[in-house]
Amino acid sequence: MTRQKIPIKKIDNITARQVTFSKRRRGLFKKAQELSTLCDAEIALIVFSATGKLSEYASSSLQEVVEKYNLHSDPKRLDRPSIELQTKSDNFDMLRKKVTNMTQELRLLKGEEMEEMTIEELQKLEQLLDKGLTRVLKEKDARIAKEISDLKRKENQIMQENSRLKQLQILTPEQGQSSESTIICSSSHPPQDCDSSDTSLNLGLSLFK
Amino acid sequence: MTRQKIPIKKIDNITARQVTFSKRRRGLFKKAQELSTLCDAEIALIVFSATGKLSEYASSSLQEVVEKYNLHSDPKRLDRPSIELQTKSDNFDMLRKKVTNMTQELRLLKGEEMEEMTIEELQKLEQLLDKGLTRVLKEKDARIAKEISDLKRKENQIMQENSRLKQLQILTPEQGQSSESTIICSSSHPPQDCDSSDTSLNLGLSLFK
DNA sequence: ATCTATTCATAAGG
DNA sequence: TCCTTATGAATAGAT
Repeated sequence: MTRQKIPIKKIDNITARQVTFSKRRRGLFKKAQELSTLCDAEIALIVFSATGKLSEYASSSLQEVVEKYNLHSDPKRLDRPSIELQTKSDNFDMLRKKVTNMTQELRLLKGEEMEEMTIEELQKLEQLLDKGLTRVLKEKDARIAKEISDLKRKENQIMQENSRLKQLQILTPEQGQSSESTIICSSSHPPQDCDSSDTSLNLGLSLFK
Repeated sequence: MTRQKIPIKKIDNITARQVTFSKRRRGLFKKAQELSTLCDAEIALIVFSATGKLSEYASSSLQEVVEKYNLHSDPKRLDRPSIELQTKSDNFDMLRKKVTNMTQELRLLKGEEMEEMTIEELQKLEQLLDKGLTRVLKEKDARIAKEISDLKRKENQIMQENSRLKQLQILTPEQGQSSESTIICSSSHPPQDCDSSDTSLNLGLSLFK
C-alpha cells in the first residue's frame, strides 16, 4: 500500500510476512485503542502470529469483554455457545451452569425438547443445523474424493508391479515363483504396501455398506 | 485525521461520535482481516459500541481463538489442592472434563474441527445432524401450521363480531357506542382476545422480517 | 530500526 | 447510511 500495493493474500516470503505482521499488528492495536478512546467503545482483541505468539489488547479487561459477549447472546446461546474465558474464579457452580447450558444446547441440536422454543428460535436452529450439515457433507465429500484418488494411485502401483513381474517371468521363466514376488515387493515399496492397502480398502467398502 | 487532525480523546458530540465509530470500526475490522490473511494470523476481535451494540470478527471462530488464548495462559492452573479439598476438586475436574467433551461435541455438530474424524465418523455425524434437522423442520412446520389456523380462527371471530356490530347498529342506530363495544367484547371472548392477539400477530410478522 | 513514496483511512460536509 | 474530498496516517519496499 505504498511503494507498491500488495494483494490481500498470504505473503509467501517468510521474512516479508513477519515484517508486515509486526507493522500491521502495531497499526491494528493502535486503531483499536483509538476507537475505544474516541467512541467510548469496549474492545477485546486477540492476535496469534503464525508462529503462535500471542498478543492481546482490551479496553477494560479481556475477561470483562468476553463475559459481556457471553451475556449479550440470548439465553439459549444457540449461535454462540460457551466461549469460556477460564479464570480462577471459574468455580464449581459456574461449571455446573455451563454443563446445564451445554446439555440443553446439545438436546436442541438433536431435535429434542423444542417445546419451549418460538418459531424464530426454531428457524435459527434450523439454519445452524443446516450450516453444520453442509460443512460435514463438504468434508465427507473431500475425504471420499481423496480415498478414491489414493485407491487409484495404489491400483496403478500394483499394475506396474504386475507388469514388472510379467517381464521378469518372460526374461527368466525358469526361476522359482514364491520367493520372487516377495523380493520385488520389498525392494520397491515400504512393507505396508505389500498387503493390499487394508486401511483404504476397508474404508472404501464400509462407505457403502 | 484528515480535513483536520482530531485529538485522541472521547468525542463529545454524540452524532459525530457515532459517525466516527461506524467509520473506524469498519476500518478496524478490515485491518484485522487483512492482517489475518496476509500473515496467517489468528485473530479475534470483539467490539461493543457505547450503546452496547456488539460486533465481532474472528479469523476462524471466536470460540477457537478464545480457547487457544485460554490454553496459552493456562499451564499454571490449579495450585496443588489440599487433601481435604480433594473430593471436591475431583468433581471439579470431572466437570471440567465434561465441559471439554461437550464443547468438542458442539463443535462437531456445527461442522468445525473435523480434521481428526474418519469417513465413518463423518457419516454418523451427518446422520445425526440430518435427524436433528428433520425434527426441527417438522416442529417448525407444525408450529407454523398452528399459527396459521389460529390466525384464521381469530379472523373468523372478528368477522363475526363485525357482523354482529353491524346488525346492532341497524337495529338500534341511536344507542351510545362507547359502552356497547365493551359489552360485546367481554361477553363473547376471554378478555385477552380484545387486544388484537398480540402474540400471534407478532410471531406471524417477525417470521418474515 | 529508519526512510520515503505511495496508498489508505477518515474528518468534515452534504 | 452513503458520497465526496482534502489531508493525515499507515505502510511496502529498500536500506
